[in-house]
Amino acid sequence: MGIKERKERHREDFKARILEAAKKLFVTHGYEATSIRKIAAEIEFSPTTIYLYYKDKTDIAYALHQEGFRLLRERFAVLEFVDNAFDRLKAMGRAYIQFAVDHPDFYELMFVMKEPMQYLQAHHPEEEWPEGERVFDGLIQTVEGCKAQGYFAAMPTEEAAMLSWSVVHGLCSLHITSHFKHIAEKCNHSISDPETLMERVFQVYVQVLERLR
Amino acid sequence: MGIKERKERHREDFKARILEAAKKLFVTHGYEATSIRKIAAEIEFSPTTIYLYYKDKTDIAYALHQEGFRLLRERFAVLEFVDNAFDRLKAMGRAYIQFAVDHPDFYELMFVMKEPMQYLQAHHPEEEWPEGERVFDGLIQTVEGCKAQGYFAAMPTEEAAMLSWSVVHGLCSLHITSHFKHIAEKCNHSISDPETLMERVFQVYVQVLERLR
DNA sequence: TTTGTAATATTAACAGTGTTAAGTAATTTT
DNA sequence: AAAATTACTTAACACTGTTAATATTACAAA
Repeated sequence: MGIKERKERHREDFKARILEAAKKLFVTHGYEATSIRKIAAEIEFSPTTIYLYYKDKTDIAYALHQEGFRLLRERFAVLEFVDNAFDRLKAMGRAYIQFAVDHPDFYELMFVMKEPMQYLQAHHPEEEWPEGERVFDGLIQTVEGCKAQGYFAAMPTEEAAMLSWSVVHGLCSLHITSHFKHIAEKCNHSISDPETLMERVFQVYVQVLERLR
Repeated sequence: MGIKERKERHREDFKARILEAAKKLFVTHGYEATSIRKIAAEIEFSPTTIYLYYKDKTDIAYALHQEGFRLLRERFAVLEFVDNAFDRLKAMGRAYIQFAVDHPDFYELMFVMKEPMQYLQAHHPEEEWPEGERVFDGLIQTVEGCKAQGYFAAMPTEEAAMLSWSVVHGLCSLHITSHFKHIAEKCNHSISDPETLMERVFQVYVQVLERLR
């Protein structure tokens, strides 16, 4: 019964082709502008064919969300070699911010938009967002390492990890929505662009943590 | 020539009526579900009539964004009477978080969605987001007060303010997108709901700042 | 009071969206 | 060869924001 397997493989190939087309449109024009019809046109199939492989548009959104997490984990991979936990925490923060700057559309899909998480909740209620947990576990371990070095003393690990996540996500989110741009222009040192401003704010966070030890 | 004034007043009344209908639909069904046609049906006018008073949908989005800032400033008003700057900073943070929890749709429109800021940039390029600046100025002053008390020592005021904003915005944003919910469930203390988790993370931030003095 | 004009509101339409039901063609199984 | 399954498409539904052309109304001047 190798036929069934071959068909299954073909099906997976087709899903990948659709996702590739979706990704191409998505990274160039954003999520909203990536319509089912345009994806279909890209792979030269009828729009309804998409629905034979993906349940609905949020299904595609979640697949792209997963793709985004693959990209993020790729960036985080090198951090394993940073032995000093606090250095690793700083590097993680900067890698996270840089990812958001380099791939704003992916970042939005992963951390700002509701669709992927809604899909997750609607169609896989038992699973608990594996992509997010994998990355968050890395952060937890790093924070634990920091605690061993004397940082975050007498503070709950998970809350400290979430604080660090909130800091960088807050920065990235406000940057992408161009809120920072509008605030930065008003500030005295209006020389600096939003990106270096983000870096400076992150530095302040690092400074704060350093004084904790 | 009081006629022109009366007409102008009527025009403003009508704009307010449209906005009221939009707000009603918006708070009950969210922004995406608030279509021009539904707003028109609500005030029993033709859909195209809306366009005589508002340029496009993002114009309405920005008007609601302003409405949201009025609500937020209302909540922040009482903070003026908190004399101790650090107490005020803590109260500001909690008021901000509570606002996001109580009015998630408004919060999204004000700090997550791109439409209002895009409208601002497209139609009023000279102005610099007055709503945001007013609130942010209050934060700046509070941070300056904290510095006088010894907090944020040797740290740039604006960056410290932005850090505090990023912390609470990160928390609110991750909460609204239900990212926290999915992470919280996995954590050991899965007893607590996302809201008390936010409070605990904010407490950690407060703790961190307290140790700085 | 009638008429002309300007303001205001409406209908119809365009170009698009996600999604589903029904139908067709090809392939595989009986 | 006939029947059944699979893969795909066409047509359609019910929406969306938005615009052009048209109708209605209100109001000032004759």
